[in-house]
Amino acid sequence: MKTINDIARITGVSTSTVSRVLNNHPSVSPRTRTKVIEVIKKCDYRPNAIARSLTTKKSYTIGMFGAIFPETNYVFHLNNDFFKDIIYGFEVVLGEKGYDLLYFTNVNLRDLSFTDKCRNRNVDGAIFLGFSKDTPNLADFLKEEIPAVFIDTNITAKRVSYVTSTNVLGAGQAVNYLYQLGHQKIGFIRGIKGQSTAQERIKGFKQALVEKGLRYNQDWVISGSYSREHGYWAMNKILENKSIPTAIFCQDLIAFGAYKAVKEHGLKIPEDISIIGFDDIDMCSYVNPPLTTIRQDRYRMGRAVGTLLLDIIDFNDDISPIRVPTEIVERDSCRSL
Amino acid sequence: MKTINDIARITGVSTSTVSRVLNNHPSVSPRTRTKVIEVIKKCDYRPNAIARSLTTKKSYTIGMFGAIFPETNYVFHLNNDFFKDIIYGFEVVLGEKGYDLLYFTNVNLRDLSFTDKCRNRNVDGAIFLGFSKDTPNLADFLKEEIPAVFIDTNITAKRVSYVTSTNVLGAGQAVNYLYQLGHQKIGFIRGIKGQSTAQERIKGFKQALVEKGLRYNQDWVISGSYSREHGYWAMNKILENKSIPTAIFCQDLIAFGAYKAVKEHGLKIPEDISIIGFDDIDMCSYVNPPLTTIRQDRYRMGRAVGTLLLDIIDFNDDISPIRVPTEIVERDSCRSL
DNA sequence: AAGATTTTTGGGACCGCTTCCAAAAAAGGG
DNA sequence: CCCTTTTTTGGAAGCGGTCCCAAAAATCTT
Repeated sequence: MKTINDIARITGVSTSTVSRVLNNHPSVSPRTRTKVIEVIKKCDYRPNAIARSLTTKKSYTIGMFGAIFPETNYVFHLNNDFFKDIIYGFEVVLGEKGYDLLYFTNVNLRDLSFTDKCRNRNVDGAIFLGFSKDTPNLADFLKEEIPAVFIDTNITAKRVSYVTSTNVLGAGQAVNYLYQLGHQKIGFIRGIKGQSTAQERIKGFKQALVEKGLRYNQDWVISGSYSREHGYWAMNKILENKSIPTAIFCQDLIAFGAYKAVKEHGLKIPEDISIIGFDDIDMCSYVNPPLTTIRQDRYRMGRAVGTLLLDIIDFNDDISPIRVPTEIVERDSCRSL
Repeated sequence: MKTINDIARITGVSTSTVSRVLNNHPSVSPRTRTKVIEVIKKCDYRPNAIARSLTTKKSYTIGMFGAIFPETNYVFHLNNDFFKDIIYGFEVVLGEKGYDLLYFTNVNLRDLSFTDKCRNRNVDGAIFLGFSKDTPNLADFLKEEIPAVFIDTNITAKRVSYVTSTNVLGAGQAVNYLYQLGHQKIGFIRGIKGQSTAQERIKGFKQALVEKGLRYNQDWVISGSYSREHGYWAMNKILENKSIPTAIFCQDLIAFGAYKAVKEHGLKIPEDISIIGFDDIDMCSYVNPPLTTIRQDRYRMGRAVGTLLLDIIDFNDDISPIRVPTEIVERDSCRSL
């Protein structure tokens, strides 16, 4: 493996000069420049990114943290269905600018210093996937002013911003859609309290209900974690009431669990009960009936994460959060009354 | 940010000594050791991984390359459904040993030097997700003797090995299962030629046919790319024949496309035609009818990748490939004749 | 053509850490 | 108690780059 010194020696110039042509510094004569470039090409030399970043403090890597949920100690990994398209989005944007992605493994609640991890590796920025606001050590991290973007956590600080969907509006879209179909009795299986997305959606849900003059029925609103199993459980709970809603709003994965509960109760979707989801994960078009849902444009969210982070890094500035609009995707799980 | 020199100064010892306690070198007296450790704790100091790896040539990072298919110029990204569980597998194994994962973005066919990327970043090893054997520059990379593990590409070289499923056996399992159900006329929608997995499966398919004394009917075997659309197209092709098979073997995603074609022909699964998949992706249990399939244990494959790579790194040795067994997952898409 | 100015180049410190080698301190031996 | 051996420590070079500063070369003035 050749180093910058080898190139200098071979060309017959100093390392400084080679460094200059490497960095497109203007003050180097055209003749020497071409000479050096030739040698670089011939030797197939590439500067060592590690050595470079030691002095420049710039590493062209972005750190990624997968979320941890304190309640369940559940850790999000790269295999998460919801995040994968988001990751793809910023992978593209950041990749274009020459950044590689460093995924921090083995993050856990005990020995978790985001700051250390970032400083250690000299990352230029960090991305936090779905952390809850009160994660330990997060407050310390924010003080460091390391450029960072959070996904689905409405945290801002110096050089820290976030990207999320228009959750309030999105929940409103769901209610409005159902209302237009003639539904008046609408239930909601909501997310866990800790997450800002869940809070926003319940807010949007309630607002829309008020707007349409519909009643908020406590019995039809269940909260809990994001899983198919929980959806099954929650839907059963709702169906146990004497009076049941004609439509349910919930996240997609929850909906799939709800499907099962509904079927087990001998009811049919959408004939007996309509269900509208939130997210639009791949599965939606595979299930029976295909799920009508409020789509989060995850790829676009990912791109937003990338551009936001680049802005923060390049301009060293506070950048306001980005909220990506949702849209309704009509399939076959809702019927008009 | 404190450096090793700060710690040395504060403690009143030399940097060498601090370095020694950092690396658990034996030749440092208990007294100084505790003194140094105290200061390190008090200052919340952590050695800079970048600087460290500059001298040690060890970075505790593993590089990941997402595959490129020359035919289609299609690039695999982190959002790939098949690889996500594999990634999770090695994420866990490698994370335990303190490695972080560096995902190389922006890999493309033109300017693609795996070697450069690895050398630049000083990675300790590399993982290749689903590359075809004749990818440009791959041959050069192999000469470098950088520890690497390929997934689903049967390449070996010095310090290079691979992990894949027992594809030959797996295809056999599918045929045997169908045979036991009474099927004699079995079709196969196979993968693209370039990939070793596809070759292995066709081999297993043919072998099993021979074993059972079944006929290999050219009209029922279609090859092509791995997508739902292609499955739809291929199944239509098969159904155009005067004589159609009673069962089809293909990858899951292909199967979902085939489902559509079968339905459009007014046929029912499994009443009129049985379908057995390969992979067992999440979708299988969501589709209607749920897909019987040959399961690839992707998490286990991922773990195998991790342990294999660690072995290569630690022992600097050639390690033989790992083939992870497949198993049949019975659902409702095959019926007995 | 000599002096002033500008452009191009080289020397060397430095980034934060490891590691070899030699010096200093402690321990052992007679 | 002095000399030898062993343990502990510090100094300094080096990893592969960047970049400041001053020296050298080229260009411009008059």
